[in-house]
Amino acid sequence: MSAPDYRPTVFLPKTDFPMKAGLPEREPQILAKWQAADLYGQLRAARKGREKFIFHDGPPYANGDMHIGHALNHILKDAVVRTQTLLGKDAPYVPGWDCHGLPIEWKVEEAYRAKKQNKDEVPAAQFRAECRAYAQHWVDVQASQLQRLGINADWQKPYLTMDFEAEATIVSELLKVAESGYLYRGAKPVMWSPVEKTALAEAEVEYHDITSTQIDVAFEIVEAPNAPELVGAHAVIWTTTPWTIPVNQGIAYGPDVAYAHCQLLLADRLIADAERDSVWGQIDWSESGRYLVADNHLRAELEKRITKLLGVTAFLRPDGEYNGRDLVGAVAHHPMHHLGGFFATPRPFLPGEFVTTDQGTGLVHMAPDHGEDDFALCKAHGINPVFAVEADGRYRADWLWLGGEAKNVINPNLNAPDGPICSDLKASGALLSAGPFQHSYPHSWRSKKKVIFRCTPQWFVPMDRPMPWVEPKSRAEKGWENEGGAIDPAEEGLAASPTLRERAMEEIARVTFTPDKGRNRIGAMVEGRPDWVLSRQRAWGVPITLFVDRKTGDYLVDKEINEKIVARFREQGVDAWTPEFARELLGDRVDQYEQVTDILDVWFDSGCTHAFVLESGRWPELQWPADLYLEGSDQHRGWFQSSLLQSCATRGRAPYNAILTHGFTMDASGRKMSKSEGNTVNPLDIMQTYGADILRLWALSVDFTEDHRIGDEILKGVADQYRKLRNSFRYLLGALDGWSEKERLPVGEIPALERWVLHRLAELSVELKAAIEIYDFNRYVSLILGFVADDLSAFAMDVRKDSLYCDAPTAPTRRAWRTVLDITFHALTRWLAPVLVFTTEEVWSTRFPDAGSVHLLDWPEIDAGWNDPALARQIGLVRKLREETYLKLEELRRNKAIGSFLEARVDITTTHHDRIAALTGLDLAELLLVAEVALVPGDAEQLTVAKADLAKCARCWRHLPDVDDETQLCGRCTTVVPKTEDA
RNA sequence: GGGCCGGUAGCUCAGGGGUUAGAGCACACGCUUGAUAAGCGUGGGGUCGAAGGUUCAAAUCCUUCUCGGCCCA
Repeated sequence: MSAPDYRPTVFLPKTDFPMKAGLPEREPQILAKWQAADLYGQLRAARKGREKFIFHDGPPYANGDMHIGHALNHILKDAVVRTQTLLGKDAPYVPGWDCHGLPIEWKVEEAYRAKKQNKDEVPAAQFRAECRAYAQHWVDVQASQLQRLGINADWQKPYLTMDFEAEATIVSELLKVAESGYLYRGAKPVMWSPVEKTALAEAEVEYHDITSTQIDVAFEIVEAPNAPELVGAHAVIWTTTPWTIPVNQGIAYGPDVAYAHCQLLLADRLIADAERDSVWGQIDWSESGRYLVADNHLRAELEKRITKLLGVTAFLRPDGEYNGRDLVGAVAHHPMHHLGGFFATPRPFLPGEFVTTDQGTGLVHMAPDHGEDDFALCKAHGINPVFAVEADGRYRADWLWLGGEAKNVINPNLNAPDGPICSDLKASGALLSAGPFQHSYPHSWRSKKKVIFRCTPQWFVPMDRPMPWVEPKSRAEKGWENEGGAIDPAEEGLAASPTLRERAMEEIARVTFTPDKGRNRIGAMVEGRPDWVLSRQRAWGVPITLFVDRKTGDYLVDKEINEKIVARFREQGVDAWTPEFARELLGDRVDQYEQVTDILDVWFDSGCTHAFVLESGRWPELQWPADLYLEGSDQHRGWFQSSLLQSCATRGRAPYNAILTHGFTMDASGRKMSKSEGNTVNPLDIMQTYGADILRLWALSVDFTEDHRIGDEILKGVADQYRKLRNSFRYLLGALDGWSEKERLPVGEIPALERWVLHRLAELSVELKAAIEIYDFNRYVSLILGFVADDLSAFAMDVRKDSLYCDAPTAPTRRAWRTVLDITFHALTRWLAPVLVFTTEEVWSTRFPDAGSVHLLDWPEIDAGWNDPALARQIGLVRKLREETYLKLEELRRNKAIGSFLEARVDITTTHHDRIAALTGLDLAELLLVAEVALVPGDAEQLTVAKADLAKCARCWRHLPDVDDETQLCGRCTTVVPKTEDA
């Protein structure tokens, strides 16, 4: 007899919420709704007066489309702000952009080149206007792309470093530093084009293979405290820039390099290598001086070069081994020593870690004017640049050697073996070799001519000068008070004014770093970094608004004038800095001062955003300092540091209390993305094919504190996770169809399984808050995912399908489950709102079309009292029993004895009588989704399964003893069906 | 070349001296056909980057190497 069709009497989930997400189409609609309703504004109003969480957005560079790094970075920022907001705090998000600087300048110039225009013929103000327009264009593009990502921020009023107000603030911050006397004008070797007479950035330089003249030059050793026998010998240096010899000021050695003292022997003729040993005795060798050179293959190469120059075979006969340390305190003479003056001063030997022995002689000539290593090493030993080479690449007219020489130092003839330098060196007996040498050398991209390193005046912030205007910290503040020994008042006094480096290091110790290794990284950098070079010789940026006294070299400190400068910048921006303005400010004194025309390092711009954005009052919802800065780990050298240094120099502390960093996104195989490799992943494409919520779920699922990957397989996996969440929401919506508050049951009246779900929610609530606390979004997401997949979908929802589908709508059992589903719904929509910003809104508005945005809601109300460890243990036992049972049932199923587990009977005998007691009162058949379970005490562990000998209810499909033969309904369903038909 | 950091299943991640290394997803097989382009179950899958060392015991601590990353040179 065929069963009646009871399907219409079953209460199946009902919802319009589609299984298929269609995010690429749906998301923009939701976004439009938010924009129309001013969700960000609503949120500010809703959270007004609450505890604040001040996040300060680091400015991306306004150049180009959003890439995967931007996407990750902003999703994380958005997640931080949204989770803090969810916790009830007032967490504003003011986005910003970095707008000045060379890359933009470069792009605008590129456009000029395309039109065959010369940048130098365009008025500076016009050029800057074009840079400004270019930056604004990309600000607008990126703003719309970031909004599409679902970033909830103050898009109506972002901050731009090129806002006149911002430019005024940057100037004001610079002048603050200047007024405390904490700027100095020093020098530093920069790439310099003698043709264009300008400094160049790395991006403006290209490398070409050229042939230079390589020379070996002998410097006579005149003092050697650790090895007196070296006096009279000659240190040999090798260089490919002969023109730097007239500016030599020392010799670097490697502290751990082995050197050989050699007697130079010259044969009476040229001997082929092959026959050298056989004819050795027949050669008439003459001694020709003693030389010091690295004791390895470099010695043989030097022999060859000398041989080549002299035309007779040279042999360097080793006669004593030395270590770099033997050269401590040694001094040599410059080959042009006899010229007197600059050339008469002794050339010291200096220990250089950079000295290598793979090329040259193991001894390096030092011209601090023309090399970075040279400059740093000499500076450390008190040797300063001499500025012998002028901007046009010629030696100063008053230079003792080659002064007034008409040729440019990049002129091959000047450097040639028969040129003036080599000739003079030869005449003084110092030239050991001179020949061609091929290598790659930097050239100006514009003129294609060689560039040189040349010291030019630059503005610096000193790292190690005391800052008297910054309060020293007491021992107590430093946390030293309990670290042994009594406090020595004298020591307190000595510690008076901290240096910028010291204060920055103290702040690094104080600030919270997530992950903590960030502290290590920025600490190592700040500890070892040189003074901060503030100046750039460019056009698109904030000028260094200083006047330098032409006589004393001091810069003018005049508060009144400075205030006028800042006020003018507020009106006109960077274009205010003109000679006319200088005259207006200085009046008759204008000729007494040089108006500085350098611009500021853009890192100083961004280092001031804390002042402009947090402190200025332009965004009254913000305040100084920030609770959090969040950027990629590359910003340890960038924004984190420039902000730290700027703020320590002006305010004596960091502008942030915590730093959160993320790693970089690699391709699917863990390699860095690059356009040339063609392995880039475009977030705009992902949003187009998967949707922003998928991209967000990806960003919040990976371990962002490390480098992490993205690729098709990974995104497919993320999309699968998304589908699980979406379907669970769909099921919740369907299960709660027609829910009314009258249905709600008090928590005290609901069954164990329902109370267990509440217990899990209570547990989760605590765990999720802990994850938010440490910004562990990966944990946050996987906790929710685990709950949804394992606890709800695979267990509770599966078990309660029967009640939901088949109980009478008025039945307390069904009402209890729906009560818990309602609570779960509210918890999950809120918890996932910071992650799946679009989907949760869609879910929320499906159930509550008129309730406003899900993103305005607070953390779900979850009673900590729901936490019930005893219940958790009890349900834990059930689930363990379930697992053991299903192992056996699967065998039964494989044998085709049963299909559905609902057909099965389970008999358990156990010696653990306490377990039986613990499970008393639970309907195990219901929880195991089988027909019947018998659990009895015994003297052995046994679990047997079999097909149950019970009839199947045609409505609820359970196998039960009370199924009516005629209607094929169980007792419960019998009571439900007529009621349904009545209704 | 230097500073800092990482490498656990096909994928995303737990575990940070102590049973037989786990979870979710993917995959295979099966059940269900009342979440159905869904749901449930079972299963296979790992030299914990490699090699040494410390220890009664190492994915975990140490050293070296290797691959990869960020920042410098």
